[in-house]
Amino acid sequence: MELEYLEGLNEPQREAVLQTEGPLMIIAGAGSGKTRVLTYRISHLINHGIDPFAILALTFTNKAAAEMRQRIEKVVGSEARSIWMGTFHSIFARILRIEAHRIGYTRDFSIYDTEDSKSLIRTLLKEMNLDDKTYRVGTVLHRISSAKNGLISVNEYQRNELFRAEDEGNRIPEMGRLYRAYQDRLLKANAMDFDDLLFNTNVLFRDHIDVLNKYQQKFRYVMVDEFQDTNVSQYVITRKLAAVHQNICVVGDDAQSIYAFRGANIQNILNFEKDYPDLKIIKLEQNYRSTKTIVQAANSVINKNKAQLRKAVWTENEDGSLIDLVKAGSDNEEGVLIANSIFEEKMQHSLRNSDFAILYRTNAQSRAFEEALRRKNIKYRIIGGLSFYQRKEIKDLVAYLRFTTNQNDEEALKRIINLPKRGIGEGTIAKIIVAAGEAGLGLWDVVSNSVSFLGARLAGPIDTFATLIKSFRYTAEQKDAYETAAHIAKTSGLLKELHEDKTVEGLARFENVQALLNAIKEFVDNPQNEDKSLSAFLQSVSLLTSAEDDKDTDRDKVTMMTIHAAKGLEFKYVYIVGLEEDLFPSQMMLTSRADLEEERRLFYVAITRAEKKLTLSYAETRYQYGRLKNCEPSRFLKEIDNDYLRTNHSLSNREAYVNSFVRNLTPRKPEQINATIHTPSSDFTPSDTSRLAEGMKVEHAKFGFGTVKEIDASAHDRKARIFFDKAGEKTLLLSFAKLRIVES
DNA sequence: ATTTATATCTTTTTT
DNA sequence: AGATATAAAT
Repeated sequence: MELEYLEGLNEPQREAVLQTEGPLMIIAGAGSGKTRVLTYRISHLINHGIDPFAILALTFTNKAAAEMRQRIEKVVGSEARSIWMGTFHSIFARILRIEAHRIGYTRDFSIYDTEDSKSLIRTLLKEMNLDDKTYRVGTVLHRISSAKNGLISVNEYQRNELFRAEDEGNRIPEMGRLYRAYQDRLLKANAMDFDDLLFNTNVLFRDHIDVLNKYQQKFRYVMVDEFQDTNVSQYVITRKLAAVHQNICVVGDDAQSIYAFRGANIQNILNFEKDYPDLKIIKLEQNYRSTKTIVQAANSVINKNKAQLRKAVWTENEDGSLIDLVKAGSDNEEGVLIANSIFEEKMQHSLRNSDFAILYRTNAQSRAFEEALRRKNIKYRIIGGLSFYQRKEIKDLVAYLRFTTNQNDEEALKRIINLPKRGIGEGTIAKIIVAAGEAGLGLWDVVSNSVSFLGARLAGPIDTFATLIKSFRYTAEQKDAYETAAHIAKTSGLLKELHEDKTVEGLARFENVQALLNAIKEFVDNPQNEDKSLSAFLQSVSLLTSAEDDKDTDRDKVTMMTIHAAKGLEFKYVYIVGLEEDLFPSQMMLTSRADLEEERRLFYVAITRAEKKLTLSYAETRYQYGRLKNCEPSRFLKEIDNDYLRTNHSLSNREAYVNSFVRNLTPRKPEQINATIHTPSSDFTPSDTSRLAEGMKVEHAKFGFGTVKEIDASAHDRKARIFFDKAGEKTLLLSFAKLRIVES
């Protein structure tokens, strides 16, 4: 067994697997079989009698953890389930839940997501009378987040002259007070944000030596994947945990560090050598994934960066085909061209949809590709974007669940107290918060005794709400998570409200809530989950990014995602799209952080996802904020050695244009829709466009389908008006965005 | 308190 | 264009 899995490894790989004792750093180039090495290394430990419970493996995404666990299970069997493997956030949330009472929390603490955090900051700004235009919510949160990721406590922050000077320079001198107020409120709400999960773990280990000792003894082997993306807070935790046994293994690639914006610190790699003088370093430089062309093009890009550990990634693979460069007239045409290319390559080389990936810089870019692929009947899936758990209806129900387990959760309370409408307006909510603050009590104390705090007039509806929550709390004590959640969904009136909404969107929302309930049922039915309480479910759910299509049996789909989400994955054919200056590299990155090198590393990550063939594309025009904007090709395109490139001269076809140019659909009267058709170039006469638009079917969520009947092409300015049948009975309202062409 | 009209801002990546 | 905040109307 052992020989079997060592057989396929090259020398440094084998060494990395066998070197289980003492500090080890593996510098793993892209495609060098890193996951394989990690998998075998852990399997090797288990095969040699190490208790899986003594192994801690930290990754950056849930997906990476799940995949590795699966692969280990193939080698060692069901023992793999016992390994402590997961993201930093999920592992330490688990530990914090066990030890919460030590640091002033209860085990039912809530986890605030970014939306909750921002909402809290907004209320704080109001309460402290600070202008939200000078104190931008995003900036404030980012500032607090960086402090916590760098292990700077509130006290230190306020004491530190450097921060004070910086904040005064930025005209936000109250930052220190804000930070304090924010942390106070989180503690009062028995809630932690993402950064607190790490920060508070540090506090826990610092102030409670016995707890630290317990986990130091427990984890004999500590492993960190994607080490280049750890921040100070994460690094200190792992260093402390490994302090006794010194069996720490970190795996990373400085060339793939793409999370500096989140506090990741390449310094960690350099410090690592200082912290562990007898550190062993192994470099994996042979690439098994990609063709020579791709590997060399990637090298030529990354070598433009100054800050890097020199490392020579090479491959014995074949040369492979050249990199295609596609120029499109518009973002929509870019979608069509890529969809066509996928279609053709698929036919020519008899490939599967799942062999293809489209990678972009920002989530917003996915639209054009979705539309083009849908038209060609190519199945696709999108990773990331608005995840399932960020949707309004899901967050609403989750807020009910959160508040049922934790009555101090202020953000959850604000969300649900008047949902469905109970006649509790913003004014009333503000009064509740003020009353609680004055009495030095929690919100729930006020809500559950509303008469004595707010008088009988306001108390009526609040009382109803309080009684409802009390009954939910009782249910939660008696029943498991699923029964409780189903009961809450029904009794709160959430389901009823959604059920009455017969629009397309309303239907989808209703189904989403059902899907959440199903997910809770699965959680309860899973024998691996011992604790079936509502609060246990919430814990597991708050750290999920996306509701991964586990239930989606059809895996043969083209994958679309941001480059960040693509790290660690590989595909035969990869399309990197939107290679335009200011988009990729992102303008923000260049102006606010002046970090072109991180953008270039991002490009490097994208290129090295490809196994067989890479296609790059950019558009000359792109819709942004409703306007057509001219784009310049990205500087990155010029950085690729011409020897590896082949420009694709395929010209766009007219039909493709027009299909995607029906825009600005403006309802005037219920039976009439004003649609504006923009064309990108003066090649198109108004009659040209209108002829093509005729007969198209139009879909609007509020009133179903209609067919284009008549087109008034007399309008100037490359616009045409469209009239079509009214097909629904609801009053026509104004979500123009939902209007789209479904078929021509 | 709630709905509806109008104005303003957005401008990245993710646990 | 679309989301969100604010003002005005109900």
